[in-house]
Amino acid sequence: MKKKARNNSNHQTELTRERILDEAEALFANKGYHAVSVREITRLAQCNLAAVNYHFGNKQNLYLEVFRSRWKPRASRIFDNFRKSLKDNGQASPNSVVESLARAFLQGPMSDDERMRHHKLIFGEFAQPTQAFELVADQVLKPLFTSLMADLRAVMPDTTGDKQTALNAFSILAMVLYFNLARPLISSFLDGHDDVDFKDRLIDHIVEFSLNGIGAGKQEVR
Amino acid sequence: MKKKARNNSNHQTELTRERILDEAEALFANKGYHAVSVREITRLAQCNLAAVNYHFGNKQNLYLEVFRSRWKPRASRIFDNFRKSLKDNGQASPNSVVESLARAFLQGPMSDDERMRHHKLIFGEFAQPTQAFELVADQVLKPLFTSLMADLRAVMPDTTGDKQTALNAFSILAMVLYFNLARPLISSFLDGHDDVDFKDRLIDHIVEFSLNGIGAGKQEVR
DNA sequence: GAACGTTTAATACGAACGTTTAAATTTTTG
DNA sequence: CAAAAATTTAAACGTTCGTATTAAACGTTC
Repeated sequence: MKKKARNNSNHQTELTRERILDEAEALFANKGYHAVSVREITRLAQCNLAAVNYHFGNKQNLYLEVFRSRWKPRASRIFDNFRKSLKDNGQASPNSVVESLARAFLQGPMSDDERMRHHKLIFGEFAQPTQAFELVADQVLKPLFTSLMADLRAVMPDTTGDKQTALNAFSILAMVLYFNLARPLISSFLDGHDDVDFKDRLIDHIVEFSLNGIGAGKQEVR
Repeated sequence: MKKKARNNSNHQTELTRERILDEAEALFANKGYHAVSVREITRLAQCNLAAVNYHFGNKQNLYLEVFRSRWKPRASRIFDNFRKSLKDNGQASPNSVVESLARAFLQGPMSDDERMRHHKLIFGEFAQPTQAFELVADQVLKPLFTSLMADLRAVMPDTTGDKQTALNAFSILAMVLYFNLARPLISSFLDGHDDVDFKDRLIDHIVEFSLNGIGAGKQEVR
């Protein structure tokens, strides 16, 4: 790999790099790291086989770069939406915390394709962790978890212990992450049509179930 | 692949087949299908490279056989434990349904290693489905889901709609499946020691959270 | 114990893999 | 516009993969 210039604005070059990242992310998400070949990526990205090694050094580093420059920024956007929605919601309550989180994860400005890619990538790391898991855990999961715990502590009765709060936070995250991945499966188990209404119904359910779960239920949802 | 004899009881032969299945399951669970080579399997199983093709035809079919002859029977055992515990528990209640399910999935006669293998395999199929997913969905997930829904219908107020019951069933399964896989992560996020007490605490939490979640909470757990 | 079917073993094959190389091309820079 | 730098290209490298082949070893049965 040669040294890289940073003082230009070569459009074609940037486009090649970006195209590779786009195709690589989709393929890695849908088929997993080892099931995807460099040749497959470069064919779909319409560039030369050697482009991956030129721009990213090797395949493993391309995979990591997908997480660094695609996955993590998207996770940050989700996190920001969560915090913004929480702030906009006026006074904090268990309801606003949980609903903001659920909507940030399941709605938001992302397309369904992008959201599915996002969650398939992280679930792949859950099932078989690689070096990328460190990055995800340290830079995304831990801050999100910490933030969620602090929010819960602020809106839940003071009698709730720290461990209890942590378990509640994990459970809410479990619901949100799981339903994101399993949504197609669930809708096929039910009746089949997976439309906007169904997603709304799902969010309402996650919020209600989680609120009840942490013992803050019987509030009117919506 | 030659024809197979079924009229003898060649011990060594059976052992080779079983050893291959054992090593294959562990490797597939921990590294994923494509990250495991036939050579790696046969090396750990201490048999010849050609043994996989002799006994199973090819690698793909070995993977399926792991699900058929290892994963599915174990899933059936879990399911049976659930039903047995439910029956032994006397009169049915939301509490007994949820607690039986959680204990069947997180406790039971399996070792932690075996349980982790079991859940890693299924999570791999969730993230990147293969032919094995059909088998799992049709023969295990659907019956389990149907059974759980029927149990919930029997113990929940009649005003609960079918869709609501289905969503509740999915949520309880989400909790159980997720916490099984994420337990090491969770315990590392908390304080580190992942002992028997921690598992008990986890089960109690899952039961309480889920019971509250479906709106049957505020009963004494345990 | 010879014939037989079954299992193991050693080896080879072609294909596909990730990566490298070096020349050709394009873009940037002075 | 020419020199330099950055990028693309085509071709090949050595390795490893899944699988096939063929013969040897084993156990059973008559």
